[in-house]
Amino acid sequence: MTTDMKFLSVEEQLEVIKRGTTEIVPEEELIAKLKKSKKTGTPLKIKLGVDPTRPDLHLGHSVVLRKMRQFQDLGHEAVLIIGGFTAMIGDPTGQNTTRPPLTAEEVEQNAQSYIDQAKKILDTSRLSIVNNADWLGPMSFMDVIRLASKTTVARMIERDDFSKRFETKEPISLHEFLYPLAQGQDSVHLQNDVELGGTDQKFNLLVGRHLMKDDNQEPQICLMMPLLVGTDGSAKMSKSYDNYIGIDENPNDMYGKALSIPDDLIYTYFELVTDVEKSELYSLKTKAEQDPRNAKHDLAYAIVKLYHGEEEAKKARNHFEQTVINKEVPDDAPVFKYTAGEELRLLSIISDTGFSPSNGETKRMMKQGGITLDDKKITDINFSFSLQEQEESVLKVGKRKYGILKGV
RNA sequence: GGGGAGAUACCAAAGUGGCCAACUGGGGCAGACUGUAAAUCUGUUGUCGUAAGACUUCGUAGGUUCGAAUCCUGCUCUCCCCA
Repeated sequence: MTTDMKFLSVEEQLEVIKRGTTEIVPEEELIAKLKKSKKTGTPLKIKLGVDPTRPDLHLGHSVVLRKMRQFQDLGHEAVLIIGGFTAMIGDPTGQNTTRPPLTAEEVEQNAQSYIDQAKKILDTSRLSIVNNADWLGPMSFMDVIRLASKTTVARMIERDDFSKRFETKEPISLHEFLYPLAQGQDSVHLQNDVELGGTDQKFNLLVGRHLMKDDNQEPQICLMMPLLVGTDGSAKMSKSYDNYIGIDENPNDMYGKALSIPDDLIYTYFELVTDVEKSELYSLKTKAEQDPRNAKHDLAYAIVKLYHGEEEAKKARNHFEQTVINKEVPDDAPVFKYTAGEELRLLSIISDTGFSPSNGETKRMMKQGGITLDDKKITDINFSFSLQEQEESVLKVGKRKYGILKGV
């Protein structure tokens, strides 16, 4: 794409922008900005702030990142803010989990890891990346106090998570009030046109709007994306709930996890985390209702394809059919070699494979029939055996951990 | 500044000198079932050990006791009320 590219019509742009979007505050202002941008040939500046404390990106993060990508594809300017400053203070949002403040090196490392992963979604050739430590760091205490004076305690407590914590008597540290202000200050500094975020960011994004107005700037448009519900179908996707699909995950896990989402999320996932055409979305909605089995396989395939390519997506589908549907041994089961004729105790073998976190857990699984050797359930925790040279045995631990034991 | 309450395993929450590796719920894991790694039902859930048992764990550091998650003292942190 060249810099003097022609923008799509405002209507066409708006259609792309609104896909999956929860709320645009205020939409008319966005339209006005788009019009002006097209007329003057000036791209809009789109801001997305990210916290480099947890560098593992999952599909939940991808929702907003993908929206950013869409803006890039429409010809606008993407600015990714690494929250290096806030990360060094230590975001206390997880109440009693006092997160250890990160050092500058850790921030650097995490940020790099984040960017590496975000590259799978964003067009890095047209992306600027900045660190808010650059302008928040040098602020004086007086500057901070002036900033703090621009809002009120009542306004802060309005915020949903604060008021909840306030009511349930959970601690709120004073500096947490400063977070939205810090984030808003980023907008004042950048003078961006639009800021993206999840719906949980609404308050923070609005603070940015407020501060920009206060600074006599044209205030940013706040664009909120829904929080993707995780594979458990109830809570938002998050690593701590272990209901996530990581964008770095291997194709097999990605595929299987995608299949485990509840049927009524199929459409949402198609809309928010895949590239299927808008025109296809409608028929997919019907398919998701009438033939959830296949629709979900299509979804899993589409997701794996997006991050690993068509080949891997095919392989993942085969793997799933093999192991889960037909309960066969996967082609890529790891091989463990043992000296032929040697007396082998199954309990220790399983410990070697790392398939079970502890011997106690292995014994429990044995008692419950979760361990098989060549299709035979082994329930005797003292079971021993030996392998002939070149002999192979198939070990299955739990639902889906397979290994080949080979005598050498 | 004064007064009160509290900190228990992944989370929530019982336990208030030995029967406590610690009730219960959630989560996790396994089995059955299933289009599914969903739902449901059942079982299980500190580590090591074939076992007997040993070891570590009830905010933290000490103390009392034959014996402490439980009693005492210091410390750290949190919540509430008053100012």
